[in-house]
Amino acid sequence: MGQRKDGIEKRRRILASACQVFAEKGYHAASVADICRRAGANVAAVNYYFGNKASLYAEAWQEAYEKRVGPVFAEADDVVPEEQLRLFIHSLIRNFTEQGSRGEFTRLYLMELANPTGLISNLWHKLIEPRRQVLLKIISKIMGAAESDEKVLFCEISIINQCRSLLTVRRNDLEYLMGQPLSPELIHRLADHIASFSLAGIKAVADR
Amino acid sequence: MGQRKDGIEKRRRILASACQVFAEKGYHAASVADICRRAGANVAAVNYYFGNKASLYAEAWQEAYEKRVGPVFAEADDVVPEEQLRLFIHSLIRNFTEQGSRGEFTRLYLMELANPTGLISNLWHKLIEPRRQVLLKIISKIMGAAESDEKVLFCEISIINQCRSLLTVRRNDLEYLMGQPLSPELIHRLADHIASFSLAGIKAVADR
DNA sequence: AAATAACTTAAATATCCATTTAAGATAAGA
DNA sequence: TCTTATCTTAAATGGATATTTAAGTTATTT
Repeated sequence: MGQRKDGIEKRRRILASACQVFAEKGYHAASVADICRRAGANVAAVNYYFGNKASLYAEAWQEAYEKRVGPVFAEADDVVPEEQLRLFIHSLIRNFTEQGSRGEFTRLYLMELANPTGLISNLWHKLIEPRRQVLLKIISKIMGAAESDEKVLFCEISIINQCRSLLTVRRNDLEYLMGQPLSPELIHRLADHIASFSLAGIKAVADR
Repeated sequence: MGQRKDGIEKRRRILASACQVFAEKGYHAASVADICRRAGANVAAVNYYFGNKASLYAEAWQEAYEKRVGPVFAEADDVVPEEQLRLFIHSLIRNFTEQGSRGEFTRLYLMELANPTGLISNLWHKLIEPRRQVLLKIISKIMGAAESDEKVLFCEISIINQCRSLLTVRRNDLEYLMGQPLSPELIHRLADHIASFSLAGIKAVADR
């Protein structure tokens, strides 16, 4: 009758392991067996606790979102929009490369962006959409245009896709292209570049 | 002893079909059975002619590259670098959306960029690397910097990743985000945006 | 025309994974 | 302590897909 504690613990471990693996490989490349191996659990446990892989994925998203420390993307209303954009981009990229729960969520987020599964459309709306608005608002302030303006949306696409480059960076042997290892310093310089590049881009597009 | 013509033909059809399917779905999502169905061939034919799926993929790449009409990316030495960049971006995006062999290769190219299989690393070096140099040269001319400069490489990443957004655009329900169907006009405007955005970005980064 | 290499095919096999089953172990409440 | 719901596990099942087999068929050469 009573709820056993060891089960709770195992469920927690599977969920944590799922966050890791999904964030590393994306939904399709991740296997339930792999997730369970890392959690020290049997594959049937996934069925028992979560029903199936798709539900596990959705719950992992929820979990990663709730477990993350602090805001996903920096928001700062007390500085000029230009600086807000720079902070936003830096925080997104820093989070991505970070170990632990915040990095996990950011990678999960970019993975879904790169290869949408469609399995979390409800969560997407709840968790991501509000955050999109932050970026859209910053862009529209810099441009002096309405948030719904096509120009603003195009700029959002430009920025997000530049940041997304970090996802394939490893496999895509950017390291080889760059001729140097993907150090934290390099990533920081890349974030800096994206911020400058994009700021100028937004202003140029605004003037047309 | 003698070489029969009907086999050559069937091989050709399988290859053509493979180009189509791989360009549409990417390596993993494409199935050998699907490719053969479209070619009116039996699955064993793939084994007979190409050995396996991976080799078929590599040969399809080679084929798509050779079959494409005209240059992959526009090159024009008789205009200022700024205009060259605009032409380059427009041709990349136009090719992508085009029917036929050129569109096929461009999609294959962006697919591999988005989800690298690592199966064509040798071809990649042979086919793509020279084309990369075109873009790098244009950027370095606009910036007035050496082609090997980190700034130039960063700008290349920014541009290529913006163009890559077209790949996920459909699944990523950009249509929903944009509130309108993904018409040729919209795509053209997006190409225009990327060109303007990037040109300003390059110049800003050059000045730092 | 006979021989044989070149091609074609249907069916078998193998592999990988998610999912399910069914039986066994354990903690909590009576 | 005994019962029972709660977990846990190994093994079975099933579906999808790549790969191989082996037995055809056909074109080309001699």
